[in-house]
Amino acid sequence: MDQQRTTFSISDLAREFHITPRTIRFYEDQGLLSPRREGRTRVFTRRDRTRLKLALRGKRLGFSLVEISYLIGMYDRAHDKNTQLSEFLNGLQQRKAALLQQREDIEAVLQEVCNFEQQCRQLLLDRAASESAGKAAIADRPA
Amino acid sequence: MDQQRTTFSISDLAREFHITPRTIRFYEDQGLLSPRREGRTRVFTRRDRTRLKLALRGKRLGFSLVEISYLIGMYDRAHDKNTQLSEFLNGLQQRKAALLQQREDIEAVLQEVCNFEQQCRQLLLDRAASESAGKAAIADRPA
DNA sequence: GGTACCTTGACGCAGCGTAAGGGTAA
DNA sequence: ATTACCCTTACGCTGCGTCAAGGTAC
Repeated sequence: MDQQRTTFSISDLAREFHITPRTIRFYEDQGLLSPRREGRTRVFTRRDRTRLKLALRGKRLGFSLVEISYLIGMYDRAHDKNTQLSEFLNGLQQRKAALLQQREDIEAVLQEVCNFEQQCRQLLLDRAASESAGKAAIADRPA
Repeated sequence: MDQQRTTFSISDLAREFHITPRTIRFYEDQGLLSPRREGRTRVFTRRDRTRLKLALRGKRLGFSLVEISYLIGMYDRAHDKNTQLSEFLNGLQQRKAALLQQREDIEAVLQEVCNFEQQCRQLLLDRAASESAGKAAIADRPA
């Protein structure tokens, strides 16, 4: 819980977020992260860590790295009062719509998963039952 | 609605499931589908169509093609061992967890988006106000 | 002779995984 | 000398998209 540290090694972050160093290097390669160097070794700041966290969330949400890069850029610039706020607002609106849509999709898929699960459990139960019933089978009905 | 047909062309299926013929050929290549040929042309049966449907569902659930192939195989062989079914259930559990996580992520991001929106609107209002108020600024407080 | 299908290559891209080979610090 | 990190380079895999170049049916 000592997240009050100010710098992190590559494997610190890898461990924390359950990813490999390779992934982090790849993200740097793609411009999502830009840690400073001490010699050749990467040194990550809290800001880097935040960006990584945002990136991983973006991934879980199904965004591509390019999109993520754009979103994080927006996020950054939101704190920078000199850029165009209304443009940012526009982007937000679009994203919001997409997110709402996605939330619905997920709800639907979750439903599917649960249905499948139910079916499977039922199958297992049926089998257990017919096994313990020996030859006096109740039903020969598979799903 | 005349799904009572017995055979389908590649683009029939492509249209029906909103995918490209390329995808279908790829799935054949991976052993998920095995349509018969009439000359060189592929002819798909209802069974192929069902397998394709299952495959696409698997994809929506986040399974890889290899996993899907395995699952469909299981599904076909209705007389498989309970252990396999349990394995399947296991996979489902993992997927479910991922989806739940995703749902949380979306909720969080939506919250953030809304907050940002609020802040932005406020900032815009403040600016408009301080502009019309000339030098007598109300506050120098950004978000 | 269009056009509307079908076919088989084959290359391209994203997002990493996975060595290979080598340096550094305790 | 071993362990435990760090680095770069580079090829491999998945799941297709996207031409290219050509055949067949009306």
